[in-house]
Amino acid sequence: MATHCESCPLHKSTLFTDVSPEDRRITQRFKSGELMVDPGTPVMMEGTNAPQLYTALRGMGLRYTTLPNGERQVINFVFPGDFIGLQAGVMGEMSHSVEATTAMTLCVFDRSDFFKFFKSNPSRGYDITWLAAVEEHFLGSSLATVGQRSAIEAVAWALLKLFQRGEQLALVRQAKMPLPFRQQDLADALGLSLVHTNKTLAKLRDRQLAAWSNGVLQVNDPEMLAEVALTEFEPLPKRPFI
Amino acid sequence: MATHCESCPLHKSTLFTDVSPEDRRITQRFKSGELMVDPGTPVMMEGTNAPQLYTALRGMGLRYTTLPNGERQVINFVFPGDFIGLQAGVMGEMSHSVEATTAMTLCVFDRSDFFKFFKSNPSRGYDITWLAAVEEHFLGSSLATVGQRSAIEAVAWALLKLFQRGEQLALVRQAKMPLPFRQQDLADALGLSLVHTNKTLAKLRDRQLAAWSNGVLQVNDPEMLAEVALTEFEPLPKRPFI
DNA sequence: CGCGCTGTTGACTCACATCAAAACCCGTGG
DNA sequence: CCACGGGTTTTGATGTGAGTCAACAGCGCG
Repeated sequence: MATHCESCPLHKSTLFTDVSPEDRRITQRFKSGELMVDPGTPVMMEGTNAPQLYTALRGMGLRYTTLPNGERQVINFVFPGDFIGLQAGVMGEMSHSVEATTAMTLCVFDRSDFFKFFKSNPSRGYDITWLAAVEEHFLGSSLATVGQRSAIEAVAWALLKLFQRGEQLALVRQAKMPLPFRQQDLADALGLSLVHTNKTLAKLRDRQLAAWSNGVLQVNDPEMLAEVALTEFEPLPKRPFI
Repeated sequence: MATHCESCPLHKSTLFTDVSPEDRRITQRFKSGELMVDPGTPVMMEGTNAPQLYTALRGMGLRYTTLPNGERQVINFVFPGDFIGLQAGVMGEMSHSVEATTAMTLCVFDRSDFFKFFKSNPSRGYDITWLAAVEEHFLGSSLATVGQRSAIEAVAWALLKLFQRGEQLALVRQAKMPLPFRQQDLADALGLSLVHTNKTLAKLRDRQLAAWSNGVLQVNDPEMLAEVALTEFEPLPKRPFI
């Protein structure tokens, strides 16, 4: 096994709440391995019974669902520290797919151990619930974005959120962070057409609010961006991870 | 206390998984009371620190967020059995408001006991996580609806979901169920204008797919409605509740 | 009876979708 | 070194689904 929980690189990040050595040891016991995937690889498939759960260690990905007519809705962007497969854990079946955008390293857990893990260590179970609550919070805001914000507000909101995540993972240097997605991904996340998303990005670039090109996002003044996004700029709260 | 957990009316419903008498007793210990509210009463306020969590016992309500510009996004409709305040439970602060649409009865728990509840009974903690996963699933589909479905598809989808919930709670009789919301509420849930929602409802009525008026929803052929909604008609899985 | 709230309908407008083509970027292979 | 091809981004022209505006109808209630 390449990475040991007790020396997990994520623990160093300021994003996460502290996890005690004891908890790490317990987590270690349930870790069944590590998975490395190439860009473009599907990690979980909507509607299938996933035998394994993951925590993203390195790399980025996408969660999405596909409608019968072929339209794709991007649910969320996957960053290091994200827990993948909660639904598979409790309900047995995923309601969305997960795909690696860059090369990714994932921490693997067996679904069959999930309940045991929960019982044997309630405080880690509590952490999982915490993560679920954070996700619920995020999905609620996303819904508000797609439903109520105009194109420019929506794009500004999305870039701000992505930038905030980057900040907490210490990916930001000189107001820049890597953001290796396609414009199509953002368009599918916001329910906009690719063309309109592109034009809206250009508008934000012209206005000096946010520049995203060649896989790099630059935001000089998050406060101003937040204003356009109809939201407040405030750092994300710490959260636990598994 | 009006209702005792061990004789909780929800246990009779086919919607829910069985909860053992033992578990009910434990739940009872953490129940701190019962709350009855009138129509229109706010139950939780976005951004505030809620000292209490609830499970809806009777009546219906709405979850929603409000943007700085005044637009409202309805996140979900609240039905009996729904758990309210998970976010307040773990993060201390709600990200959306909850309001009673009809008169409601709510089962009250103290937030201060939440963690203790979790630790003292991991299997109930597991149930809470389950509920969170179900909610996450639902929010994902909602996002897909608002982002990708056309107006008629979206309205059909929403009415179908509401109807399914009604079925499981045994609210449906002769293809009819009570649905005491305003068209504005549905519009705000789907990110559509009130006027367009109204016209779309009329279209569904004309096509004999779904009729919603005077607070009563009638669906004669859910399969056909599902077809318009770009989804499959399948009964909702059982889920636990608190 | 009059007021406030919700639902309904028609006329007009616009933000965003769709269509189409070109530019760019980069890896491959001749 | 350059030609080629697929994926992505960019730009312009045109179309339309849904928003906005406005007026009215129905209904419950004081």
